[in-house]
Amino acid sequence: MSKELAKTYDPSGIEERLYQKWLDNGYFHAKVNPDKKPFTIVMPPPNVTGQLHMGHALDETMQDILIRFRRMQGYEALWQPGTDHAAIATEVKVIEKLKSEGIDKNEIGREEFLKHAWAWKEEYGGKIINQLKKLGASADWERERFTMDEGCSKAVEEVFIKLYEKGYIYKGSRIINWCPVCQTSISDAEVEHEDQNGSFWHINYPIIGEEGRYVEIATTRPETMLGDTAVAVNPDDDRYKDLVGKMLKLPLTDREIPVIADEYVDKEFGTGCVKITPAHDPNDFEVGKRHNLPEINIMNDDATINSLGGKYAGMDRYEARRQIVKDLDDLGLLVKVIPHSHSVGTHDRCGTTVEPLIKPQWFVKMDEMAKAAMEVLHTGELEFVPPSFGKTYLHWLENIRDWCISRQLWWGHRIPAYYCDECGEVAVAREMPEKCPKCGCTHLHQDEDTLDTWFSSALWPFSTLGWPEKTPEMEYFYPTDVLVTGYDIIFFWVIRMVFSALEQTGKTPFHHVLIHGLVRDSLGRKMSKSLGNGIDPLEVIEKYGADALRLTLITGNAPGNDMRFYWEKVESSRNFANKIWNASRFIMMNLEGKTIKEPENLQALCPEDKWILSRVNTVTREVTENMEKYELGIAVQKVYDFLWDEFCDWYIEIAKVRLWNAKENPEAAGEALWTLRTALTQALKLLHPFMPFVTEEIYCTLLPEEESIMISSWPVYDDSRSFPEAEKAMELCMEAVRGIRNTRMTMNVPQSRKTSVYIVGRDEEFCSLYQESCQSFVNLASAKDIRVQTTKEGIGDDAVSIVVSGGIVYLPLEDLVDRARELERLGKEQERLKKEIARCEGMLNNPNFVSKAPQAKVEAEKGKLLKYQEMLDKVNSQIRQMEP
RNA sequence: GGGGUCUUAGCUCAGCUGGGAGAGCAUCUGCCUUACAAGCAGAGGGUCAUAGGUUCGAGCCCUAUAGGCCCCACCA
Repeated sequence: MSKELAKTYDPSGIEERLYQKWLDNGYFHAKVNPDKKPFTIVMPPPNVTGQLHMGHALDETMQDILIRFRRMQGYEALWQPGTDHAAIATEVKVIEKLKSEGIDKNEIGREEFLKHAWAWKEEYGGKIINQLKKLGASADWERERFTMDEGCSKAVEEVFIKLYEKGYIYKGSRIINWCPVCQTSISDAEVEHEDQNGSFWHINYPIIGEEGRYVEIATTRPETMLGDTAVAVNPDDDRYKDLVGKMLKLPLTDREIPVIADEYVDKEFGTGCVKITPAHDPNDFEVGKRHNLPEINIMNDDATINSLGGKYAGMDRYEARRQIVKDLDDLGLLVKVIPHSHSVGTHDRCGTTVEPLIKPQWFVKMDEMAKAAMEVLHTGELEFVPPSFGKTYLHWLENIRDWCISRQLWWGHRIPAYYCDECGEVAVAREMPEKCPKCGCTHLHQDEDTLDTWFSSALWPFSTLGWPEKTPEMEYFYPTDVLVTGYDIIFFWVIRMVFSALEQTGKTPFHHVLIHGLVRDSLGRKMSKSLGNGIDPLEVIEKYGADALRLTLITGNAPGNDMRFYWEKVESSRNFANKIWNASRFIMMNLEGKTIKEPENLQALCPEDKWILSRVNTVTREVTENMEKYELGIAVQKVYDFLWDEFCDWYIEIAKVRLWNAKENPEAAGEALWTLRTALTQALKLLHPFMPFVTEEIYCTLLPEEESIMISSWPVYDDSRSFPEAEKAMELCMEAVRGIRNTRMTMNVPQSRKTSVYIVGRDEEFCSLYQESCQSFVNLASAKDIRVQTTKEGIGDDAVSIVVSGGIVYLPLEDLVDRARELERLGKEQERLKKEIARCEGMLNNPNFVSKAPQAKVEAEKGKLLKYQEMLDKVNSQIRQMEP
């Protein structure tokens, strides 16, 4: 058998085989099962246009860990997957593709375009799902959904109609963010503000009837002056009080506009006079409403100046800007140009500068629903992990404005509103009405717009479970347990899911929101296409395996924190997989041909075995607790440390003595093997959610009668397997071994030179503790043999002494002992102990500490003090003996 | 302008409800010891940003300061 198992673990091939096995056996599928408690996670639906990136890899790994953990714990664990139609993103891609084929979107029309879009989705939509499978994602693929499938579309329609009927959805002409390139409105959340270096143009507007007198305004967007309908000053500004009510000649046009007074104007900023362009600025829009100003839209949808712009009609906005500035300069009205850095809104998809425009759009009224969403955070029904993100959530909700949900796109859910061709009446309904409810006319047409892509993803936690139908799934799996997502998506998605779910289902869609950060490159930069610094998760999997990638993403990271990606980290993760592979290989080699039975009485096992069983028991509790708190990084660290340090570096080495002597004492070897296998199996289970492939491969090889580790039961802390006495005894032995190794190293004792080791125990009790286990440590201590005794009898004066907490260890290394160096070593030890004693005494001599600190703490310090004093005494006497 | 968050070993980061500073990588020194050199053993390395405060006790709680990052916001 030993020849069959490779010396290094090679994940390629193994991962695909195991994943296929899991799929074939239907392990990922969750069913409504009243005998079990449900545990549900909805997968944030990746865009159908998407390519798996590191952010996905992290997000999906975290979910997979939680799902696998709960599944093993015995929950009916549903991980509900699916994809998002990603309105703009997809439409842009389809347009590009058609363009490359010489097809223009507008020429072929809506119907034909949608056919192409669906074809595109069919061809590329499954790509990212297949990439997720490479990661090991154990989602219930049988339940895969799509935001535009029949059920989800029905949910969208239902919600739209209900909100409309309740008055929460309305259509209105309001100032919205317009992307001139994508030719659609976008929501506030889709606008990114970035500081740009621009100019501040100071322009004189002549006052009518007062020859030679001007009002000086300052603007960053001179071209919008074509749409000015007033100039505003602050009502308390003494400089301009007399101007209020006067009329101004708007340069470059034949229009006259009034000077008005409005609180909005900041006296201190600029000239204190503001041009008001209600149709092209959100603030001016509000001012315009207050003063009943006309709204003059001077721009086309592609950001060229329209016919109201006189001679500038047809020019692009920036071209018009240059021309207008030049013309003003020629007229002598341009006072000055000042460099000015200001914040410019851009479209997060394409980076185009957004143009505020007045357009009839559909909105969701937010105030009431936002209140409800805030409430559930306060009551604790909804919790963020880490909690600080709750503040971000609240802050956004407090400042929320009505949500613009209509988009001038074709790919998406078409708004279920129908207009009468005759009287213009609007009817919102599931199907087109036969006739107008107002005038009876039979000619109606549907609204051309579609909904914001987030409108449908906001319903994802319940639309995927069959809502609005009362499905058994909805009844059983909803509300879901935890949502896992990045902090960058709280505004777009989390908030909208919460208020939508509260409104439609009366429940929070999930109890916990587990937030993770960004995966950055090794220099701490965001991974991005434009920088070209992205690392493809599939490439990592290809080179090191999915387990290594998963471990890399989870280790050393706390919830909500960004992390950096290093290949070195992947390498050490891979090394860990190899480490446990080899430890397992060692155990399997020794198990070969043997049948191992469980010992009848665990109490009767040797302290070494009891120690490792006790340790894995404790680790089980710690891992479980941290998993339940979503502290995945801490949880996996515990298993890692246990397996590598305690199990491999100590226990396996300890067990070897008995395995080598199997012929002489098969019973002892059997116990060691049983313990090795038991502890390993238990630790593998704890590791499985993090590293599903290597753990499965080992588990099934080690226990051929078992079907799969992923359907095995999660270990539970067992009081009867806690052996504190054995742990204490082993700690003593380990301390002695560390002391021996350390001393040998500083004395340059060659590895090959084995010595006798004498341990003089502090008293009978310590002697018997050492006596019981010391033979297991022969190899670890590079010893020829180990003798435990109560006196120094028979040990030469030249032996090197090592003071440990349970006594003194002697190494007869006469020929190697250098008196001076030995004294130096003991001197250091003396110093160390003195410091420890000073620390303990400092605390214990403080009456406040003794009276106020918990009793147990005080006692512990007293114990330590005694121990160190005793050790110091011994070191002192060693020094005295050595000194001439 | 408002809010959040961070500052811990050379690098990247952990550090759970306050009770003797940790890991990985890197560095240095020994080891190819029959599971593993993708390994084993050992070592060096930190006034936990600064200044105060609370406490018997602070990396952890409070306040201020400096610097970094992020988010939100209509200052033309």
